[in-house]
Amino acid sequence: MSKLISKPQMSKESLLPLLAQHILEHGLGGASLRPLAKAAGTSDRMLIYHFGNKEQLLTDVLAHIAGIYSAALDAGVGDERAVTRQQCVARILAQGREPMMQPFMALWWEIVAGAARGTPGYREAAESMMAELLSWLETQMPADDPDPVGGARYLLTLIEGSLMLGVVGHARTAREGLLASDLAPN
Amino acid sequence: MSKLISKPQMSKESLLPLLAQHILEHGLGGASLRPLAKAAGTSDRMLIYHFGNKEQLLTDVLAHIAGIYSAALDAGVGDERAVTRQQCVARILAQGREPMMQPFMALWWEIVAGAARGTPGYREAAESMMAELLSWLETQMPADDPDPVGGARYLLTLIEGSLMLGVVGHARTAREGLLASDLAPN
DNA sequence: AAGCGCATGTAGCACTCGCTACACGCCTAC
DNA sequence: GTAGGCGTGTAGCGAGTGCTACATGCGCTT
Repeated sequence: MSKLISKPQMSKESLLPLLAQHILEHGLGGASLRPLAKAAGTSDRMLIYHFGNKEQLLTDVLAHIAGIYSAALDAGVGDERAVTRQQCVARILAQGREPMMQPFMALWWEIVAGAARGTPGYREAAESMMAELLSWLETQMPADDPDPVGGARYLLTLIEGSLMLGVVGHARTAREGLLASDLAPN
Repeated sequence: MSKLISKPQMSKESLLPLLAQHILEHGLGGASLRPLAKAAGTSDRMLIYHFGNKEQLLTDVLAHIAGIYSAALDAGVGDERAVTRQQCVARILAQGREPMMQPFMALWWEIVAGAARGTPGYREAAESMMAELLSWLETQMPADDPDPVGGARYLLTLIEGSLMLGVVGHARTAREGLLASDLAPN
C-alpha cells in the first residue's frame, strides 16, 4: 500500500496562528489542551511535545497575539495625525469598538483580572503590553501638543476607563464623562 | 448513646459570609464547590442542596459581597465633603489602594473580564454595581461643583482607568496622567 | 543494510469538576 | 405509633484536566 497521506509537517510557528485564533475566540479561562489541539488540527500530546507544558504554550501564544494586536492597531488608525486630543481619543475609542477588536478586548480584561489576582506572569505581560501601547499613543498625539508625554498618560487613563465602562454596559456614562472633561470642544 | 453533637443549623444566610470570604480570597475562577464547602464547614452536597446549583450560589454570594462592598466604601471615605475634584479623586484612589480593598478589586476585574467575554449574568451584575458606584460618587462631589453629574462621570472614567493601570503595574503612569489633566492644581 | 532520532498515534494515569442516588436520623402531624 | 419531610453523610457517576508511557514509522547518516 502506497503512502496516501502527506505529513503535515507541524511546528510551533505553524501552530501558533491557529492556537491564537482559538484563544481569542474562547478566552484564556477555557483554554484546555484538548480543545486547543482540536482547533489546531493536532492532539494534546503534540502540543505538549512542541511547547513543553501548557504554561509555556500560553506564554508563546500570548506573545504571538500581542504581535497581531500591534499590527492591527497600526493598521486600524489612519496615517494622518490627530489635530486635537479629543480627536485622538475619539479615534482610538472608535477603533476599540470595532467588532474585529472585540476578541482582543475580552482577552485583555482577562489578563488584567489575572494580574489583579496575582497569577504568575500576567502582571508582567500586561505591564509590557501597556507600556507599548503608551509609547505608541505618544506618537499619536497632536503634533502641536504642549505636553505629549504627560498628555499620552492622561489620555491612556481616560481611554482605558472608557473601555472598561463600555464593557460593563456604561458606554454612555463614559461618553458623558468625556463631555464633562477638558477635552470637550466648547 | 445520647446526642453528643449539636446540629449546626445551617442556612443560606449563615453560609453566605463564609462563602463570600472564600471567594474574595480565591476569586471566581477557582471557586469550585468542594473548596467552597470546606471553607464554609459543610459539603458540596449541602451547597447544592441550599442553593440549587453552582450558578445560583455564585449569584447569591456576589449579591452578598456587593452589600459588603457598599458598606466598606461608605465607611472608608471620611464624612466631610471633598473641596475639589482633584481631592475627590485622590481620596477614592487612596482607598482603592488600601489592603482591605484589594480582594474587592481583584474580584471586580474578574467580573469585568466575564462581562467582556459574555459570561451570562456578569455584564448585568457589573452594570448595576457601576451604576451604584456612580450615584454614590455624585454624592461625593464638591458641594460647589458646577456640574456634579457630568463631573462624576468624568471622574469615574479617570478613577477606573487609574485603578486598571495600577493593577497592571502602571500606577505611576496613571499618577502622571492625572498630573497632566485639568484636575492638577496649578 | 543498520542504527538512530524525530514526529506522531493510542492509551492511560491520577486527579478535579458539578451533580446525584441512596440511606439514615430527627422532628412533627395525624 | 406511624408516616412523611427535612437536613445530612457517604459514595459515586460521567466528563474533563494536564501530562506520560509506549510503540511505530519515517528519513537521515554511516
